Amino acid sequence: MLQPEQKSPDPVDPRVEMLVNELIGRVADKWTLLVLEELEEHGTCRFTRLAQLVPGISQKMLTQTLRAMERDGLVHRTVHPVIPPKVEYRLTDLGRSLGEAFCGVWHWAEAHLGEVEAARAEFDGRD
Amino acid sequence: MLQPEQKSPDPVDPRVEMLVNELIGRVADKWTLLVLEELEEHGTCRFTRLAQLVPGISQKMLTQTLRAMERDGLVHRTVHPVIPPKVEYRLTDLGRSLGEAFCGVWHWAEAHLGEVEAARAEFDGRD
DNA sequence: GCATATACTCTCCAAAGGAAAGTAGGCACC
DNA sequence: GGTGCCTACTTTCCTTTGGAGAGTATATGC
Repeated sequence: MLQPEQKSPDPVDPRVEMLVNELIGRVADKWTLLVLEELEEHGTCRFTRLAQLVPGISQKMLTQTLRAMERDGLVHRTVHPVIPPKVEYRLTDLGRSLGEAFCGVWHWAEAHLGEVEAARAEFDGRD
Repeated sequence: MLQPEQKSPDPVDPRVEMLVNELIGRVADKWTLLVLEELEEHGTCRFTRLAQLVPGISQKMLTQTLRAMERDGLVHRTVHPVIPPKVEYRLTDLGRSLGEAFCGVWHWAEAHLGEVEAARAEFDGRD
């Protein structure tokens, strides 16, 4: 404890902190993030298009992820009662704000990709 | 295609995009994020302390997460050759920069927690 | 010589995730 | 009028991942 009061700028309610952690755990999901990116980039999309856009997602996980995102208020689901079925997904304002929040992470990934690869090479090269 | 050129500000190499996606998938992991937060907040930590700090992580996942983060160059692992063993973990500059990138996500979670809960209640209330 | 303290590691079992086939139902085609 | 297509799932089966808890190594204090 060299610098005891170094970091406690805002004494947050531990109950809130727990809920935030839980929410982070829910939202910091590989597929959620990837779906979010594609919806942000391409706007309104249908199910099959999303399945093509997101690299290796299975139909099951796409359905599951979209449902969870809908439940959390991140995407809006529009069902057109036609045959064959037509369902459109688009980000809500909340979803778009999350996308913006994750923006820094994408920039980080782009910017530090080389460093991560170098670190991996170095790590794997150790005997 | 109402606005064809609406969003393609930087024509990124698709190969880079793939690698970024892969990196995002690796880093956007519940435990990675939570461990990152604790290391950011508490500085250098030992294994057991981290296990206490991160809500419900198992020893196996903590080991696995720390190893992966070390491999990616996010944390530095210092082994003190004493008995009983003493191993310290701290963020590297790279890890700290990732923490800052995720900062926006935490703020988002804190700020929009209520909205997400409301959305869930509304969703669950539908018949 | 026996418990202790620490950072794992191993084993076993449950849960999550992927692949592929199945479902519903109006419509075009033969 | 029967067949198959189209789309958004759903179901089934099997593999992989993750969690709980016990085991491991070993110098030190009692």
